Amino acid sequence: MTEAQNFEASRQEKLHRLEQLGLDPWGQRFDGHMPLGEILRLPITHVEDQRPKVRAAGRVVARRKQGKIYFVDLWDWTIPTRVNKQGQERRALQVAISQKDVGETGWHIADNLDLGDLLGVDGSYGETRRGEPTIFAEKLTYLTKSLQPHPDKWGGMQDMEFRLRHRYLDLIYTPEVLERSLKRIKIVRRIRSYLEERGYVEVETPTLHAIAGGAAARPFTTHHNALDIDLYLRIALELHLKRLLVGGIEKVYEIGRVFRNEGISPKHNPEFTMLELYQAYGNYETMMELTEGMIVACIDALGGERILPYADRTIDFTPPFDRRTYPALFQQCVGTAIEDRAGVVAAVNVIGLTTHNIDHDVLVHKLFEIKVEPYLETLDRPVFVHDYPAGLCPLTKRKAGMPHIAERFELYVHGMELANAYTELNDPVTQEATFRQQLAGLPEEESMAKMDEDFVRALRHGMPPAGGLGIGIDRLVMLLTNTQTIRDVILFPLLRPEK
RNA sequence: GGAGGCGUAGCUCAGCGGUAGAGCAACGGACUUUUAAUCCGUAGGUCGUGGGUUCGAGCCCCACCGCCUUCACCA
Repeated sequence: MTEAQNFEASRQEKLHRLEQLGLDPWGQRFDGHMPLGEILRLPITHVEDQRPKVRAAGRVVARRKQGKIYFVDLWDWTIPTRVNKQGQERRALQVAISQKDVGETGWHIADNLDLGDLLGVDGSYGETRRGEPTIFAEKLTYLTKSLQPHPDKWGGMQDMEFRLRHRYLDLIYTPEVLERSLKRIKIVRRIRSYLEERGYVEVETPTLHAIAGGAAARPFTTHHNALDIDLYLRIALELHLKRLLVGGIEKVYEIGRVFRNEGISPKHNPEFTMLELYQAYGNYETMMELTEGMIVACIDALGGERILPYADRTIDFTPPFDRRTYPALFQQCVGTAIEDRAGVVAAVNVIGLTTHNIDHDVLVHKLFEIKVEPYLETLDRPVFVHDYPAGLCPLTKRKAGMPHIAERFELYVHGMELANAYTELNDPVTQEATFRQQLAGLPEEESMAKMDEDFVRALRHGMPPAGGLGIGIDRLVMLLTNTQTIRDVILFPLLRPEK
């Protein structure tokens, strides 16, 4: 008999014992239970018959027996981490099950409990002699049997693979996982309320695209059988949202999943959540103001400081964020002006990269990535980097009187690109030309210039001048919750299937 | 895709050429306010998979699988 069978046999046997007693090991509707976190906030009385009556439900995470009394630790998702009067950290509320109080059936239930079972309790709430908050059980209700042994109550779950493949256990036994997930929900909720307060409306656009446009990324491909056409999973939300601008929806956003068929890393999951929004008659300055306000609102919604820890440093999100132009940063870190063609080529050659047949703006950006981004990583405040080389931004309007500069910014925090915004290009003639002109030196999948005839046709009907913004929600959550890997802000990150 | 590291009981981990170990969990027993309860007893393993070296392999070598880290690509 193997170990697993042994565990299961023991639990199966208890299950059958419950059934023989006429008890349902899989539970029934159990109305009106109070969250354990709320029970813990009830006032304590030391007069036994004045204790408040409570009904509770939760997961059995520890069990101690002392003669004719069991102590069972109950967990639910509202339990805070607290320090008890013995100075110990606790993440559960204990239930005292005394043989004289719960009757024969209750005692049978207590005898057949396993760690991981779900238990309903009716009783009174008070303290033991040692001052530990306790539900003194009067009636027990079996809510669900766990047939599978749960992780060690003290060692917890250490193995990353085990945690990811058993996220449901990770939520229970690794406190930060639930905490971060709830923070993510708060952040997303605050983004929605912030935008709704300002008159933006949320829409849903297609995930299946005939042309994967709006970003530079390799798409996933799929196939529709009835139409017999290949389709792509979207890599961006942009082109549909802009069609909605043409349609008169002046302030529009979508928070949605996008899919990029690229490598996986602590900062990259194949599917991730993007916020994109567009505002008619705005520009990238409008977006800068909005971005700053929205991020600060999210931080405030988490209820803490505006100076947040991240890894071994801190980030000071106190507004206003710093603003630096791309050309100025380039000059500072590379020592050359971005227009200085000879200087840029020389600087690239020094690094040992080829410059042959590669567009000037692409070279500039290679230098930016190598020289400027490391500098940005050293900053402990968010910084808006704005006014990008036009060649990098085929969907962006040029700065007035400066045809080589695009009205675009990226918000860098610790070197991470958190937000990306533009004054959107609404000139269909320029747009079509940009689509047709493949940037020299870039493979097709790296170029944002993918021809979408239908999109150009939409522009020809007149898209208002507009500001547009994109924010990677996962990375925002990482920064605001001090999380170093994207897999810990996504409940179910992609894993290779077992076996 | 490249380079490193890791994979031993349900969980957390020791063991690194010579009889497979501990804590928690489990099973049997004692104990009516415990606090990682304690005490007595019991059981639990194809050491990721497959080859090889060796008198002898969790341990050394090779391949494969999975995860982690890092680089490349990208957000």
